[in-house]
Amino acid sequence: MIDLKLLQKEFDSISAKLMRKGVNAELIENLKTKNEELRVAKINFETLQALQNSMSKEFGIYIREKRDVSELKAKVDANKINITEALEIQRFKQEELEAVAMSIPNIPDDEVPDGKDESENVEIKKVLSPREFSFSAKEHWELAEKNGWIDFERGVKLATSRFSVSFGMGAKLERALINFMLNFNSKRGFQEVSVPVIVNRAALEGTGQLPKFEDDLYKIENQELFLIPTAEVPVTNLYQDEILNEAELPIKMTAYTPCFRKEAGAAGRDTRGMIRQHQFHKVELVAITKPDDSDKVFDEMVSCASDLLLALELPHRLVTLCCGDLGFGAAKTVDIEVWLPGQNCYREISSISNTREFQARRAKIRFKEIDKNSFVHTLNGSSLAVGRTLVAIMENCQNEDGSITIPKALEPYLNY
RNA sequence: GGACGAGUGGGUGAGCGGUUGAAACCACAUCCCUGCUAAGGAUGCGUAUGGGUAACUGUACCGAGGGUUCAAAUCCCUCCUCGUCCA
Repeated sequence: MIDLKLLQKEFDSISAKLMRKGVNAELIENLKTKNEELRVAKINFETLQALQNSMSKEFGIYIREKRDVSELKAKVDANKINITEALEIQRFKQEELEAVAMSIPNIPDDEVPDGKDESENVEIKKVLSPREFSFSAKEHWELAEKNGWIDFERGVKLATSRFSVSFGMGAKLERALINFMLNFNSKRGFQEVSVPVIVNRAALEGTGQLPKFEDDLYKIENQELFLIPTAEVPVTNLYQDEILNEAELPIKMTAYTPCFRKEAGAAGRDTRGMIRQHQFHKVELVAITKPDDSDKVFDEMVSCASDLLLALELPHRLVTLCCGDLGFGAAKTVDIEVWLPGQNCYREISSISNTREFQARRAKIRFKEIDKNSFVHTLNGSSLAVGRTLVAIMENCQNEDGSITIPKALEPYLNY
């Protein structure tokens, strides 16, 4: 949720920033109007209510003094009719405003480059050079099947398309990767947490997936419960509606969860292999910080994910997302793209975002300063998508005969 | 699944339908006193939002949502959560 006060005060500059993200001007203007209308309705209601309250107090005094209340009652009754009406108007305006406000994305940071889609993202740097192959590199699905690691057909049999099953070393590698990543993150100061993978509506509204993106979520029938699309949702919402002590911050957490996405609108994209699945494993980083610290922690998170790939000896690059490619809640995002020699391109494997106050405002996560309470900043980032990491290992570490040399960093996790 | 009971401010926990936004205690903050492996005293201290340069002040909130009433933390209904007992 964006700061409506700020929008009101600095309308031109805020709306200019939102328009960089593709929000249309009408919608922003509408938001401003709705906000003003609500204010007027509130003042009207509160004035009437104040009158009512004071008359009610008088009522008490009258009764104690055994005076006649019939005249006062008539006045109070008359006012009550006005109040009921004023309240109704206020409620209506409130709902109208919320509907608009909740659908407005976060304001991008000033240094986020202009651009309409991913083609205009800006590369920051490359880490490790792609290896030279003396043979033509195969794509991961071919390698996965050849090694018996992943069975795509049986996944479909059990559920539907875009589900897969891992066997043997494939399954072990997934588990090894999860443990490797969690340990790595712990050493970097991120506390491990284990959270529910089913959450309620409030949690999803807090992090911004709802109300706008309900179509992307798996919903549990007849209940207001959803499968999480990312651990960001439960982990960030751990502190929903809390006022934290300044001394507790920053809170840095890491969690492994399966993630569930309908991938609505992704028909035809990445249909082969395990790049885009309905269910996938992911290790997530989440941080809750004071506003002044969020840039520093953001950099830590980017390094953490990048160093993880470095430890696995996987070539990758860091990319700053342009305004048009920025997610709904993000003020700034750095993607990490891993090199896939089979596909001959870089593919997203991690995405680290600073949402600044956006989620904190929605989820009401605040911290106590000496004389006031302020919203925290929340950050999240994948570290990493496990399936895609496995894909990257297969494609980068393949040998001519189709076998795969497992990165040394994972050996301690496979010796059993 | 059924029967009770409970849900109050950062925590514990009072609270007759009207001067209760809410006692008390703890924690916390500032100050005072004292000076030694302590303690004592004073004051302040919920959240959100509106108005006002400010002092200050309006409104809402006692699990959530409705209702009764001139007036609800307090009465009624529904739901949620947590206990205890029964199946």
